[in-house]
Amino acid sequence: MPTSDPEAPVATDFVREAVSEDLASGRFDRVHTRFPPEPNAYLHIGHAKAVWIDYGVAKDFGGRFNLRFDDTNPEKEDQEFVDAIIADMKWLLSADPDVHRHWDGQALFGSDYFDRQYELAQELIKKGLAYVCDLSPDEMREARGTLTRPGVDSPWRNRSVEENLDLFARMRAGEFPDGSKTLRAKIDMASPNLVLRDPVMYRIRRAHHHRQGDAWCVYPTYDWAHGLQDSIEGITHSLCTLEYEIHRPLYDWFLDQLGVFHPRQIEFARLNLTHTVMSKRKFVELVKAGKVSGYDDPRMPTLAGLRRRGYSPEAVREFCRRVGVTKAASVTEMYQLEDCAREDLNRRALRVMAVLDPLRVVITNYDDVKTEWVEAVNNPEDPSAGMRRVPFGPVILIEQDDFREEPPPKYFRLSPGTEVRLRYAYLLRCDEVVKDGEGQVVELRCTVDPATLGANPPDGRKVKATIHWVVADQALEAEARLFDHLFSAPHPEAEDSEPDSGEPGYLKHMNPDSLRVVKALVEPSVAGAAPGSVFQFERVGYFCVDRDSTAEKLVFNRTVTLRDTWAKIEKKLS
RNA sequence: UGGCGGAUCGUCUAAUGGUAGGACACCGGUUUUUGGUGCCGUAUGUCUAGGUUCGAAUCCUAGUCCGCCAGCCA
Repeated sequence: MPTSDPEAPVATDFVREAVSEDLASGRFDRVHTRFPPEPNAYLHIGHAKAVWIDYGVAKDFGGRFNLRFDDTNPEKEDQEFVDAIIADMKWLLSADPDVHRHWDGQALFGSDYFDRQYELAQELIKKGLAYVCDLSPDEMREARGTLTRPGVDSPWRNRSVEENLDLFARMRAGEFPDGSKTLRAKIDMASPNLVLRDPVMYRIRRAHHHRQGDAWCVYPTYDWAHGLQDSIEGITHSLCTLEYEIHRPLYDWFLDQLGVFHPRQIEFARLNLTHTVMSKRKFVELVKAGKVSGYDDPRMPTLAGLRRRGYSPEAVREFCRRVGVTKAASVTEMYQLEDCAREDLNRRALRVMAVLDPLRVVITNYDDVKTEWVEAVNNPEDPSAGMRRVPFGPVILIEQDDFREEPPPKYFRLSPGTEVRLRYAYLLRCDEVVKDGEGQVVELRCTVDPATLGANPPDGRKVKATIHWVVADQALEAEARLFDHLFSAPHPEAEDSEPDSGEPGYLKHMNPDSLRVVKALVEPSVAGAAPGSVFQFERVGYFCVDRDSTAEKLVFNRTVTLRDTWAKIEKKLS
């Protein structure tokens, strides 16, 4: 069995089963897949699923993989997207160390086959299987019929081969205005499958193409172009999402009539995620309305957004593995994705201490000129990450939430008269609470037990909580961007259009707290961390350094919080 | 009311006529100088109704519900 890694169990899903059968039956003697994005938008997590199916099948069967841009509509496409998609693809597939065995890292372009395609269109005309049609868009829609009513033949359907050849050549030569004529396949206007009711193959559009420039004024439609692109590249398995299922008869028809190499199209269900939206159109609306800062806003489900949020390509790959491959329409819970981030970051993130909501603690029995350094573990999951030293001193900052003047039941942290462990340092007892004029707690006066530095107390007493801290005079001031779900409703798209106002209905479900910007006080060891570096702020969450960081001020994005058992307990109590 | 496709724990999925299993979420326990991680455990599911069979999630029949299709978008 030609698997790239014989040790790995071959994943079983209906696509891979079909591919196995094709190899066993001799229908194909190799496997070659492709991912065919249109360069008109940024890639999102749904595309990542498709890429990992397309690429993953090629990899599992020891085959090849192409990235091919489906660039047949110059009015929507742009070089900006080509560049962004290539960058995203390289990032995504870098999760496979063997990627070079299956993908050469290059991009192909459907538009490079325009000449060959034009010739094949002429072949179809010569066979009497395509004709030039003068119907306007409105007339064509009317003649197409409906779901329950058959269409009627175009009055131009029976032009002679010679006339069609001549007209088609003149269409290409630019003799007719935009939209005035089309080349259509002659199939069946009464077909119950609307896709087969004489579909348009070419339309006239004088638009500047991002690669072809102004060389063409006729552009092929998806159905006519896609199968041919696959065929020309020797693709064996053309994997796509379910909405193309009804196009498969047309995909097959073109290839059969032409008698060219015939790939097999197989369709799978696209990815949907709760608490977000997943369409180009909605991305554009969110960006244009200023609801997010751009396509790489860390709250967006784009690959650029996920990357900036702190997701590694490995975490995205694991997510795609977990959601599987089926034909059932589904909506995956966002928690699935978040768990993949936690699992990945737990393994790789360096631990540091940072306080997001500080409360000043003065240690009254600690020599106020003394700074000592305590030893801290960089990553308990990875001993090779080593140790570091963290400064400790007489005035520290702890998290407001780690102190309660009146502790609720089961609260193990600091309160008047109780004792907690300061991570990597001493046991700390709260002796006195200092308040301002409004009664707000502004400072704690505490004492440490000198016998407990990195050791349990000699008398054997236990504390139930360990809290994090930073030294007041050496902490780095940073910005922390705390992200949450973009939408508070799990299924914002369920309520799409708002009849009364012009605003799309799903916007009503946006989470007003999807971004909170706070000041963070971080231990000095993170000074100079490069953008993209990932950390766990102990007991708080996973953070990565944003590209907005400067030498003067670090900016952190919260990728995901840590699981918070106490928050659950407290929620139940209230 | 045309055609195509789909339906298994709350969610995503496995089981291809032979013990309905896993992951996430949830709940409980345990370990822990992160209320993190790890480990253990509880609970929850075959759309419905018939049929075939020693035995059905799986095969058959009828129904129900869901998704997609009427761009010169992809």
